[in-house]
Amino acid sequence: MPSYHHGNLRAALLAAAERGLREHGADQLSLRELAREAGVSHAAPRRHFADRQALLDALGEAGFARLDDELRAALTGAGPGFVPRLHAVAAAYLRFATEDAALLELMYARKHTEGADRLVAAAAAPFGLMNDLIIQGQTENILEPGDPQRVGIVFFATLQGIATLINGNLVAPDLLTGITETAVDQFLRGSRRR
Amino acid sequence: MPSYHHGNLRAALLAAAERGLREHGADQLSLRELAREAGVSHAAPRRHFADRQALLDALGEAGFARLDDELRAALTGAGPGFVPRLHAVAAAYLRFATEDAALLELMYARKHTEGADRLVAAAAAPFGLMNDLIIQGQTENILEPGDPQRVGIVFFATLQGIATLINGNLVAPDLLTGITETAVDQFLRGSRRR
DNA sequence: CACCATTGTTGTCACCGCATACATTGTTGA
DNA sequence: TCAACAATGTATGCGGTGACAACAATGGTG
Repeated sequence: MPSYHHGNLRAALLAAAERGLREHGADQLSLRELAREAGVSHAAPRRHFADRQALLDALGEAGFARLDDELRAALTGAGPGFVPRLHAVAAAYLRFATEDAALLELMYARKHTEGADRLVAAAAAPFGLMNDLIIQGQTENILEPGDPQRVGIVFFATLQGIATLINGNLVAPDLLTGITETAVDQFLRGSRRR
Repeated sequence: MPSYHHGNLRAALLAAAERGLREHGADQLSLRELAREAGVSHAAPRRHFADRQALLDALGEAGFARLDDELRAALTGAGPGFVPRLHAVAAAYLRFATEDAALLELMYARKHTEGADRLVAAAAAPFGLMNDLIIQGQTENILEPGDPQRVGIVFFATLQGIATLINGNLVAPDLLTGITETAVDQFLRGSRRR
């Protein structure tokens, strides 16, 4: 016999929302449906999220946290060399992006509310990881000197753009590996000191 | 006294939808509101669009057509030199992308319906333009030999990724010019024959 | 001019988000 | 230990939506 207090409703709603997002996309996510899945009344979610958009923003924030985790895990497995680390980050990014396409869309959607500040703040971690990696390349004289923030943003943008084209059915998924390697190769031979 | 037959309802709905998209974003677009603006009953739009998603797909298709027009116009104004043409295309892409951020989201959203085939087909034109530009660069020995499709897709992805970061408030808009120039510079110096 | 296709209208249903008022339980401080 | 308050539920209401079905009006065609 379930009690009146769920006890962990916010987390349960987010978990259900991630499943729903994966299966049906963001447009089909509904607070009422999530409430039914969690076994509470339809108004209960509004005690944990100001509105539907706030729940979507929370999903996006969790997405950037998980992206950061996966990029760091990829770096750990790649060893100390800059070039293998760059390849590892690119591969991990695109794996995350193509496996969780609907979440990616949420993460990068235009932000309408002030409540999206936490989402934007969460993005700083993977951006910082990329920045640090560029600085490593420059310190080791593999990359030319230059503004690491700009260089890192361009590389990050390239990965995100590739994911968008693949997820949007504008580029065939079987081209992914080749395009990713072309992207890293172009990035390196363009920034590599001569 | 308006007649029973609107006479040009499909075009009127699309025009109203573009205005609504620009002002409020895709999420706030509603068939009933568009019908009211066009002065017809709420069910009339369904005579021209199978459902709401079909209208959104039509907007995306028009977006790719307009993007292609703007890229070609930029090329016309850039003269024959490959490098100025590349810069012109990059600038025109990002101008379009940042001025019509909501439309851009629609163009690149994940496609759920079979009806999105026309949208994907419409994307072929700007992709083809980019492909042709890469071939020009390779023919003139400014770019290294290589698969022009892959190279063009990576460059296209980079521009789209930059637009996504800017439009998603993940990168400050005032960084746009510098990042775009860095992107073109990295692209050239990476693919430029040495 | 009749018939058919196209394109409208009216009405309905089920769903939704959001808001308000009230109810139940958990926590805290005296 | 208990009262007060906060947190977190429920019930109800409202206005809007998308999609669908049945019917109506007009335009085009043979």
